[in-house]
Amino acid sequence: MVSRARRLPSPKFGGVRTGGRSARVVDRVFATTLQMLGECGYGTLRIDEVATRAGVNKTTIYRRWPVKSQLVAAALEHYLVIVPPRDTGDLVRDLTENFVESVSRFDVNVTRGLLRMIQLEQHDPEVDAILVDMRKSVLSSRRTRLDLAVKRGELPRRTDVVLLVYMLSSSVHSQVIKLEQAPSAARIADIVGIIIGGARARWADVRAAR
Amino acid sequence: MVSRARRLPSPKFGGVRTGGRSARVVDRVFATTLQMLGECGYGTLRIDEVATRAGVNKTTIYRRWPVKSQLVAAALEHYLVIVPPRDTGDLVRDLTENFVESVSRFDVNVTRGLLRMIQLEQHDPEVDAILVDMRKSVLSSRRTRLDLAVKRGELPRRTDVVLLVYMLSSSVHSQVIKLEQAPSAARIADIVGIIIGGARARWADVRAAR
DNA sequence: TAATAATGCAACTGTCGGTTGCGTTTACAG
DNA sequence: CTGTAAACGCAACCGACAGTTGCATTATTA
Repeated sequence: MVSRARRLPSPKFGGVRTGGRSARVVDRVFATTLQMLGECGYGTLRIDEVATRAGVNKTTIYRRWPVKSQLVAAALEHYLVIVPPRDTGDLVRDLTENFVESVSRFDVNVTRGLLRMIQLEQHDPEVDAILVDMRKSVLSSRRTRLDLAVKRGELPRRTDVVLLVYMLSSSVHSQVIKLEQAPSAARIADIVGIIIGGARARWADVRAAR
Repeated sequence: MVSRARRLPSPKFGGVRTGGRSARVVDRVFATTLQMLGECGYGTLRIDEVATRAGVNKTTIYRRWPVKSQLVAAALEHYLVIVPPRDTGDLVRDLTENFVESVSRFDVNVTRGLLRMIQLEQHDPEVDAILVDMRKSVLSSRRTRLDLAVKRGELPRRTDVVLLVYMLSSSVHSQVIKLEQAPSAARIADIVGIIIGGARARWADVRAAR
């Protein structure tokens, strides 16, 4: 799995080429990589096949990203944007919206692939670092929203916020992973509603807030 | 990945040997296989390494299980027992107990490995068939318990039982996958309590049951 | 304790991920 | 428009390793 290939020699005369064919190549390779990650995971991802499917010669890939982990890392970073939940004052609505958005950003298959990778997290140090980072960012952005809710009395003071974040994320993700299509907004609303409602009941403050 | 090896020639004179060394070999190989599945997944599982770690020659493994999927399938079937939740009349307690039991049956690392495999489900037709089967059995045994609860008025009539099963399982599993140690009984009780409580609130019958 | 099932060992092989050199295409500066 | 060199395609090549095979060795079981 270790590669000793030299990457593209740094241009000595003219400048780096970013447009036209090069841009097309990078785009198609990243897209294919992400898609295939969803299908077969990191370990069995074959550069050969990525190249073929992307309509590109494998040499090209090896020259740009000498090691598999670099390719995957680059592809991940190219796509991933973390959108924290809004704060409209309505916790359930904000979370629902956030999950709907995060689940519908890409094609379901791609989303599924990403979620699987994050869950799996047994690939390569470099790639894992990115995944862990992503995961942390997403979770903590949601956690922040929940903390706010607690502070405001939208959730009981004793609420185990971290647990809730796990429950919400994993429940929504299980729908993506197990079902054919992305879960509907209504379904996500059910999930969020159940968990938040359940939390309010379970940890209800002794003297009711508000 | 395709193998043309002949398995152990069926004994022509004496009988098959099941005890002593043979038994030890099978045990150790199965245990190692399960453990390594948890570490690196199906795709990158190397027979070589299973053999080494199990203190067995790789030839032995190849002769008994000519194809990787056979080895994995056998190891899985050797270990997996599905225990449906009891029915004591108290839904939350029964589910909690069932999850605690299912999560503490093996070493956490092994459990984690199994859960990952089930979630992933992109290995080999033969292996996947087993995993899907397992998953179905577990889910449907829990679903049955929930159906009973609905029938009995422990849950509202409109309850989306299937959704609940997914939420429960994925929430508990996320704890196993993400934390170092197996989740405590108290934590599992929290999860179950929140979800069941939330469901009761969300789908509450118009005229309160009972 | 003898017969033979099962394992160990070591050398071999075919496949495939990864590499290299060179000719061709094409982005981009002038 | 044109020339230059950056980026790509092609095809042959290499090395590692999963998977095999034959024979010697061990140890189950009748």
